[in-house]
Amino acid sequence: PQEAGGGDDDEEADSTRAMERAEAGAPGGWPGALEPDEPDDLPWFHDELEPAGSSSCRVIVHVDLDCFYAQVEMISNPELKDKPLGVQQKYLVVTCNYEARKLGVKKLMSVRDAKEKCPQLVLVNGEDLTRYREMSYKVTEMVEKRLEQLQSDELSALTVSGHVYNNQSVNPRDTLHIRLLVGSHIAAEMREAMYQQLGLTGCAGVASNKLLAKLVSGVFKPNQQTVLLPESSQDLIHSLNHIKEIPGIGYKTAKRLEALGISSVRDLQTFSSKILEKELGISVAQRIQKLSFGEDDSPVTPSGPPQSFSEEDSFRCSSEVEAKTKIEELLASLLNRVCQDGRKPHTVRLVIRRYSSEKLCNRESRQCPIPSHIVQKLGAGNYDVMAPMVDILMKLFRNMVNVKMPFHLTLLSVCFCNLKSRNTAKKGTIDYYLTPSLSTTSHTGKRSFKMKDCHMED
DNA sequence: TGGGGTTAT
DNA sequence: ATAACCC
Repeated sequence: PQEAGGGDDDEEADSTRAMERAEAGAPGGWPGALEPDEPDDLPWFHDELEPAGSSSCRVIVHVDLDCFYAQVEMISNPELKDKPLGVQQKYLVVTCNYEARKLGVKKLMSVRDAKEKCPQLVLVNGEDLTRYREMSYKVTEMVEKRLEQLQSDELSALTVSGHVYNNQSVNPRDTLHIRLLVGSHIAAEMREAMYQQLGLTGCAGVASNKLLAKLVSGVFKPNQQTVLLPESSQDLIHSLNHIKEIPGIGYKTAKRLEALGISSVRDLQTFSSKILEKELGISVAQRIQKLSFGEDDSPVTPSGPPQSFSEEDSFRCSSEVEAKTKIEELLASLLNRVCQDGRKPHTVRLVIRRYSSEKLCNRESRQCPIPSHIVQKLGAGNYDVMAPMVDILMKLFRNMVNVKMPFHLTLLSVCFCNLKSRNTAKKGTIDYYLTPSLSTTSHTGKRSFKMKDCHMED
């Protein structure tokens, strides 16, 4: 029974995304595709048959933590463990544990609907992401260590760990099958380490590319894993009920495809490549049509430390004073975070959302370089940075909002980006983001930094 | 929808 | 700076 689909159920720690982050790397164009009198519209890819053992044959392990925020909350307070638990941000239950799911609570349900469905639901506030971030860094650290220690000699090869998609039988003489089985043992080891060392459960999917690994990871849901053998790829991809369930096809693209009469995976597979390229551009068209066949050659790329830090809050704001107060609040938290990271931001950005008639995704932003004299103070105990930074941010604010006219905002966000490393340490290496300043191994548990603590590191 | 994050144009 | 994508 493969009722995969259902889709993006679980939250992942930021760090686990390193394993599945898509990196386009799309080749420029394919000469043949441009030929005007090319009669056939058959997809030109499909080339995937290659001698087994060829270097382009990959085994991808995709790990996906179960309801991550809810798990962190249950670890913080074990009394919540056997109760239906929801994590609340504003009036939304952004995620919930599996007890709550059994009782009908869904992700991103309003608190009202959730309480109606499940009156016993326990809610915790999850607007402060600090503890989730801390756990996420621990996950990253652990995965990096495990990857270095991986030894294939221990991994017994002829058995599978976990489920096989479709219950397909393994052919022990098929090299691809065997390699995927080894992958299933690596996945099991990762999940075991995750549980033993951090107390976190999760799912894993093992397949020949990132798309398939991610899709198959969700087939058996909490705390289980599944391997996909190549012969079942088409079954997996066709188990999706709609193209929007394909990672890489988001809201907008799905709408555009629907306007072309494309709604099922097979619709997309059989649609004219040329027309698709005219509608969406060659890059997107070729990529998503390949995805519809379960083909994805995007590489696994290490994500490294984050490239930006931001703090946001949604709330009603209709005066400059309210805005300034909120900006100070957001900025104070950000300075703490940036301080612990060890790198320095060279750009600051202010983001707003206007009330208006709820256009989806209506955010506007203004950004500017951070003056170098302020950047310098950021590293070594940032005194006096608050006032000038607020000043800059208020200028950005007035650049977007005419404060002489009435206005109504529903969100403010401050973002630090363009991060440059202050320490000269080993640039792309693992040590780089496992430096003491980033380490989350503090045994004191909750550690709240004040700004004056910042010059204590190094 | 929340509080984040990334890449492409 | 915006728009698309991801969780």
